[in-house]
Amino acid sequence: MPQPDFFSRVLDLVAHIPYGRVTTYGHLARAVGSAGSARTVGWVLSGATASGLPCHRVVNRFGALSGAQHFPSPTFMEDALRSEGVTFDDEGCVRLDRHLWVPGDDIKPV
DNA sequence: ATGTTGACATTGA
DNA sequence: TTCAATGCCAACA
Repeated sequence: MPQPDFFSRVLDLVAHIPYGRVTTYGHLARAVGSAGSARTVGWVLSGATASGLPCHRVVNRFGALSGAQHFPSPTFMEDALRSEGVTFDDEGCVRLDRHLWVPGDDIKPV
């Protein structure tokens, strides 16, 4: 499969999310070349929760753990992120200002 | 084959 | 400014 499917592309990016960092669906969608298909990204993660990927580092645009309810334990996501040093605000949302990671930023710094 | 749903994002009024 | 509607891609019934 020379051309990875949408599924593989998203999984690849999620697997490349640095430790203690998070990203959003919109950025992932844009990174795979399908800007606007953020919904499909979430669908992929739904099948990647048990794929051994750090899918818990993917949050929505507001930094809220939208998919926490889809994990084996609803608190696993928040617990995992806190375990990596990720901080949350009073609303329980990840501080994207401190941990937001953009795909390609690590392989292509400014 | 068609319609609906889904861990979202963006634009228009 | 806030609220509502639409778009996107893929899988499921």
